[in-house]
Amino acid sequence: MNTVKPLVGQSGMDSEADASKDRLRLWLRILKVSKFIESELREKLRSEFDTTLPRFDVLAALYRNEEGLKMSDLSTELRVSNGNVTGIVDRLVADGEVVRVPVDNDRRAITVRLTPVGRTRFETMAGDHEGWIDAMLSGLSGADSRMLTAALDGIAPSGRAVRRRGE
Amino acid sequence: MNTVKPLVGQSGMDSEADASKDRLRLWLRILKVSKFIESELREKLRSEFDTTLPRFDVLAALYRNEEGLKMSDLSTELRVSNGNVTGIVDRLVADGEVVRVPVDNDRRAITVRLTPVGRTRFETMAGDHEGWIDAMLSGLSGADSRMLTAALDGIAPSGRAVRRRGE
DNA sequence: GCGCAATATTTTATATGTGAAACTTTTAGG
DNA sequence: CCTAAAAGTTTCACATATAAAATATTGCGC
Repeated sequence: MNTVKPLVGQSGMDSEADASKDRLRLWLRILKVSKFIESELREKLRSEFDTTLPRFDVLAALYRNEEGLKMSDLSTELRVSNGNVTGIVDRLVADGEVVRVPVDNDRRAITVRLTPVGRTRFETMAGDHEGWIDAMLSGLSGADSRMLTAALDGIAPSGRAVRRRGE
Repeated sequence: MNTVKPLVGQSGMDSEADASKDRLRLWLRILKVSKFIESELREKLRSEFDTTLPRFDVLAALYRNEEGLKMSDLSTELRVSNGNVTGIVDRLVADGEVVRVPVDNDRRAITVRLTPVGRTRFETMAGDHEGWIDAMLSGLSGADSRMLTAALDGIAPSGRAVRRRGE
């Protein structure tokens, strides 16, 4: 794994080994920031709305897709396993925030949709949510944020690996 | 949800509302990158070393602290709850990678330490781990990485938010 | 139409994760 | 000393998370 580190000389150029360490450090930083923000969000959602981050994420995905999403679409969108979505949706159904609607012509599939209650509830939470993020990232200007967003683009598979009908 | 976006005019200046949206987008990007990398690491650790990310994280923390760490220190270092650490350490003990050592003068506390087997095993994994990260972040130069790391500094509480006696 | 791979979801087993309660031991105060 | 608070850990109830197996349904090739 480790190659011998060549002398870099006077230039500002790094060896590949240095770059590797820099990337590792970046990853650890990203992880730290991400864990911190997630943990704050969890705590806020719990204390102020008695809900959880995964449930909020499901509501957000359904809010963006008014016509509803199939279980498998939700799973892809949220990047969590299929079985996981089942449990989260079960609880949201029990809370009356979403409904399962059978899909015409395919009795295997189910569409999940927000109820009016779920929609209203999400809208309330979403406003606060944006405020919390804004406060946590207040050290960055809009321009900083856009620059960072652009720099991080292309790390994770960009578009979406969703197979659409007919592809 | 969507408010009418005001015309900003010729200047490059954003409104605060715009900046808020930019920060929200940045957070979503960070989350995406973070989830993607974590998921790749989990998969690699599972398929190549038959272990998990949390266990790897515990080994890493203990590797950095040769004299061992108390359960509560591990909990703080990894930013996970106390009870969670108990279960992970239980499994690492069962695997023979760490040991629990009583602390002199305080029978409440326990120090967790790497065994020689655990140390060797971690060193093997750590090399590959750095390589995986390096590959995933290969789109960024060393300079890019350092810039991003610096920009993300100060988002999460930098040092440690431990409540100290007398605060 | 039959057989069977592909698709969509749930179920199962197991591992993480949290917050709160329970337990043990230590420490502070009177 | 004795008591009560504090510290360190584990236990508990629960919610997420995964991978893999089980179930049900569809659609395709022949």
